[in-house]
Parts: sequence; C-alpha cells; structure tokens
Amino acid sequence: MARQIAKPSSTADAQAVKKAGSPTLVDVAKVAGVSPITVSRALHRPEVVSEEMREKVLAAVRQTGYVSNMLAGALASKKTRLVAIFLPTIANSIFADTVQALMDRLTEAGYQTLLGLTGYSAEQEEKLLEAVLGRRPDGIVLTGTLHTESSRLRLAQSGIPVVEAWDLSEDPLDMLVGFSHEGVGAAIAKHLLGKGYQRFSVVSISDPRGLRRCNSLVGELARHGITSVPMQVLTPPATLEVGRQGLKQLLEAGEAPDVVVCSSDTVAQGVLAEAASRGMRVPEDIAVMGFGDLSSAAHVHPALSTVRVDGKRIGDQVARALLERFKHPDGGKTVRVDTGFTLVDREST
Amino acid sequence: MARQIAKPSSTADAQAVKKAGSPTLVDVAKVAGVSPITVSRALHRPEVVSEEMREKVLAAVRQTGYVSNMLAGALASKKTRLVAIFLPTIANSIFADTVQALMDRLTEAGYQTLLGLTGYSAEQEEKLLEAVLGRRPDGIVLTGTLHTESSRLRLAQSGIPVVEAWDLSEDPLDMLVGFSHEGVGAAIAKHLLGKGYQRFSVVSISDPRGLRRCNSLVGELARHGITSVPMQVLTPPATLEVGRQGLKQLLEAGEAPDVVVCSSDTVAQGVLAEAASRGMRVPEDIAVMGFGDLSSAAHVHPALSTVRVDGKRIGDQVARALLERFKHPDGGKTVRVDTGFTLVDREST
DNA sequence: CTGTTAGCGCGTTCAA
DNA sequence: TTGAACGCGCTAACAG
Repeated sequence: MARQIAKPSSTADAQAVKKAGSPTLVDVAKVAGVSPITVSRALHRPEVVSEEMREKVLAAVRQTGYVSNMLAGALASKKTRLVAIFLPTIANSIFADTVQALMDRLTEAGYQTLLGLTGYSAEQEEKLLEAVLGRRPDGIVLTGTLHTESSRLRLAQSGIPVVEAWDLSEDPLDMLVGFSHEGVGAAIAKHLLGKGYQRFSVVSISDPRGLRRCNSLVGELARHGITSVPMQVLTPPATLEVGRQGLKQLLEAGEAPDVVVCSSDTVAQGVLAEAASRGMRVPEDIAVMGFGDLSSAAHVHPALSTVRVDGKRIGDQVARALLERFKHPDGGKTVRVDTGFTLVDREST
Repeated sequence: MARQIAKPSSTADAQAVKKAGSPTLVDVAKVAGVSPITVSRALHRPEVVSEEMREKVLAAVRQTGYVSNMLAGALASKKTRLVAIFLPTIANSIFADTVQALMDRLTEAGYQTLLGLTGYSAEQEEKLLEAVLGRRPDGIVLTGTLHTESSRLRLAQSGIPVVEAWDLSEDPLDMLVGFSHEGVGAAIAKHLLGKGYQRFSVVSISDPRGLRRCNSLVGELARHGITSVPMQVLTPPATLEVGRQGLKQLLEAGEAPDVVVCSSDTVAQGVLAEAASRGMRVPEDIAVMGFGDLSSAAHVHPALSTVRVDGKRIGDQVARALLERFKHPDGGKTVRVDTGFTLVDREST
C-alpha cells in the first residue's frame, strides 16, 4: 500500500488530476490545499516552511508522483545547476580520474553534468560550445588551453565561469587547474639524460598537450647536444595498438633507440608488448617512459618509468574552484592551481 | 572588423540593447524588424522562412550575439533534446567505446548528453534518476538491467524512452541492446574445458554482470564435474592492481590454478603482470582469460584469450533505437537487440 | 509565408 | 510564515 503511486487513470482521490502530462506544482498545491509557492518552498527551502505545511506538501508530492521541473525552475531563477564538461575523448582516457572526482563533487553539491566530446579538435569544441551555451550551464570545464578565437569570445561574452583543466597558460580564459607540459618534457629529458640514455625516440598521439611535452623534451635534449630524436606521431585515441605500431615503425625505419618516450601509459604498454614480442628486454635493450600513471601503470611492468599526474586532485580542485565561484559570483580571486607532477622511476617503487 | 561582436556597452547601433542579461529572441526581432516567432523559425526551421527574412534575422543574430535559450524552448515545446546516460564508472571503463559511439550519433542528431555515474549501485542510480528526471530528458540510457523497484516505477510513469544496454533480460523496462552474460560464462567454460583445463579460478570485481558471468561459468563447470572454483572478488573499479592482488591472493591461499578467468581485460592484464613478476609462463604455467577486448587487449599478450564485445555496435544500436523512437513516439516495435560476443583465442589471431 | 495570442511551470518580489 | 501577481524566453496553435 505504501508503494502505491497515483496514476493519472486512478480515481481513488477526490482531486483527480485531469491533465495529460506529469503533475505540476499547481496539482500538488491543490492536493495539499496550499498555494503553489508553498510547495516550491517546502521542496527547495524546507527551513522556511512550518513543519505542518511541509508534511502536507510531502504527502501530496508522494501521492501525485510529482517530479519538479528544473526547466521551468531554471528559466525563472536563471540557475541551471548544470555544469558542462568537455573532454577530448572518453576512450582509454587519462582524464577518467579527473572526471570521476569532478562529477562526484558536483553531484554531491546538487549539480548535474553535461558531457561533450571534442576529439582533440578546437573546431569541434567550438561547435559543441555553441550548442551547449544554449543550455545556459552555470559552469564550463574545458580540457586544455587551446580554443578557437570564436570560442574565447563567446565564453567571455557569456559570463559563465570557466575552468581550463590539465594545462597551464599565460592568458587563461578564467580559472585554471593543471600543470606545465613543457615542464614534464624537460623533466623527462633531464631524468633520462641523467641515467645515461643517448638514443631517444618518441611515440605519441597527435594530442596538443602530448606534442608540447615532446617538443619540450626535444628542446631540452638539443640543449645537451642530442639533435636527432626520431618520432612517431599517430592518430588518437591512445590505444595499445598505437604503441605497438609506433615501436614497430621506429625499428623498421632502422632506428635503434635505447629509450622510447611515450605520450601516455597506454601507448607505453603497447610499446612494452611489441618489445616483448620481439624478445627485447626492458630496460636492458630498450627503456620505456610513459605518462599519466593511469591506475598505477608502473605496477604493470617493473621496468616502466612514468610521470604520475594526480588526476583525482585536478578534478577536486576544478570542482572546488567552480563551487566557490557559484557561491561568490564576483569573488575577486582568479583561481590558478599548479597541480604538478611526479616522475616515477622503476627503482623508486 | 568582421570579428567584431556587439557588446552590451557598445552604442554603435541605434537599437542599443539595454537589458543586462544576454539578448533574447525579442531583442533580435527588434533589430531585424520582424516578429519574434519569425526569428525562432529562421533559426530552427529555416525551410519555412523566405530567404529574405532569414538573412535579415541571421544578420541581427550576429549583431546581437544572440544564443538561443534551450531552457525556454524546451519548456514551451516539451522537447529537451537531452539524453541522460548512466554508467557505473568512467574509470578504465569497458563502456568507453559504447559511450563514444552513442554520443557521436546523438550529437550529430542534435542531442546533448547528461552523464550520470552510478558506481555499480542501483541505489545510487535511483538517486541520480530522481534528480535527472527533473531535467525532463527525451531519453535515458541505463547500463544493465538491475534497478530498484522505485526506479522502475518512476521510469514507467515518466513515459520517457529508456534503453537498457550491455545486458539482456526477460522483463525489460522498455528497449534493450546487449548480450547474455550467462551465455558468456557458459561459452568460456566450454571453451576452456575443450582445451583441457581442469583447475579453474576466477578474479572478478563485484559488478553484477561480471558476477553473473562467473556464476554461469561455475554452473557450467559443475555440470562437468568441476565443483571447486576458487574465486577472488574485489572492489571496483577494475584496475590493473585488482588483477595483481587477485592472483597474489589466490596463490597465497595455496591455489594452483591452470587457468584464471577475469571479469575484464584490465584485470586480466594485472594478472599477467603478477604472473610475469613471479616468473610464471603464460599459458604454459597458467592461462588467462579476459573479457571485453578493450582496445584489442589480446594483442598485448600473445597468450591472452578474451571475449570480444563490440562496444561501438552497442552504442550505435542504442542511438538508433532512441532516435527511431523520437521520430515515432508511438511506434509499435519494442526494440530488443542481441549484439552477441566472440570468444577470441590466442591461436585465432 | 508571417504575425498574434496564449501559455509552458516555475521562482522572484512584493505584500499580508 | 504564507500568498498573489508577474515574468523568465520561447514555441504551439491558430489566424491572416
């Protein structure tokens, strides 16, 4: 009996709901014998309503099966409780931890998330943005700092709080949570040089941030007299197959690297697999450097070095920045968080 | 000059917009010298408007920087162009291909996606659903067929098209695209028995579908006289660490399996890693069976067998089912697609 | 092809 | 603490 739900066809109650669609605030108000606004308050600001009213209203809500219409609410209040998140891809994504943490925080704060996939393309991001702005999200989270001029303008005009994540830049759109990819490239170079490696090569997907890490690596190597760094740049998304192909093509091109730097751990694992299938020992014959520490990838192969990025922390910081801004819409601080990274060497376990 | 965008503060034009917020249909209509509805039509149904009007409107749109408000539009038309997708997790997800394909199709059809993470919990799904229904999505995609009674009722009452993906069941909520997990378990059992394996063990995360595959496997094995199947069930999400721990604990418990069946390829790779670090040869000392064929995981280790699931196809079919239903809201057919699966053996490459 | 009227279902702002 | 009036910005239905 307690489980019974009023259906439009049921006529058990005197005040049968006639309309076709789902019940509205007015329907609930009639059943409860109060005004619509009291229903609204009982639901969204229970503390300003008397115990008695609240109970009457909640009973009526249960009876009618009422579900509040956020569309109408948002239109009236100009608050959508919606945050748009743009990601390059969801496949084998290094961003999984970030998104998980971010969504967890937002959900517990009563926000919902609209997801957009940009495929590492600023143009696609622009198109998506165009569509998403129509939804008037309270906040927008972008991956990276590469956006079209049109996107930048629209975002600026919209006045919507924006967080750029997973990168750092000199001219942020608004808020910023990430780390320096140039820093990563340079750190990798120094680390590997320090261990005595000489013949470097790179396997990367064509992702803007990955390429910047590579360029920085190459630059740093050049500064140390290493001018030739054979590079395989393959198409996203980053799969194991990319790593296998990358190493295969390097070797078939006659290269004999003593270390391969990869754009992500997934790619690195592909490289490891290809090396294994060729009977190459890691790291004696060839060392492999990954990036991301996707689920502690370093644990997979005792000889895989990688760069650990705390994706969860990024997500947490992004959420905190947004929620803070939602509270104080004109709070002065421009958030800019450098989450850093950690080089994880095989010996440092 | 072409890049110039009218800002509220600019007074270049005679018809300066005074209001604070973003420009509305009415603002655009005034600038264009037409009625609001004409603007609406020029934007959303250009074919019913004369070339001349359309151009006037588009010019005014550019001038004002107008972005149509889907909240108001949805409220008036009762169409949100929003699809909610519920996933257990985004971390290392076997659903990545499905989501990617699904979102690609929906996006190109003009729909946007609200993402919800349920953490393999029907209760969490119920809470999320409660919140998401307020957004009046045009469609809902759920992972699996395990839902609370309350969720089932609310979904039924809402009348929103629902697709349950990645599973099959006898009493679907509405539409259904997936495959039989019992079928997978039985197929694995038969296959491995056929290859002569005798000492089975299982490493799984506690995911409803994974456990059903296991149970089916165990049942089938029992039918063949194998009654003892040591099992390690660990906490989601599926990480490499889960696989390492799983095998470790099996071995430390004194088990000596000749084959380990895993709930996913990620777990399987963890098992492979642990086996390697113990100097065990695969498949001579121990064989490993995965699930999902996440980015052709079988390619990683020449001796890994797995079950290939076409996640992309699932996503495509889900999208097609939804879009079809959107077109014909009362179309008779109850969609039910069995997408099947393929056992991929190490020799069958 | 274009315009007019009348809401969609709620929250804000005032008053009681 | 509760309620009445109004408008959020847009589209459906009809009229011209």
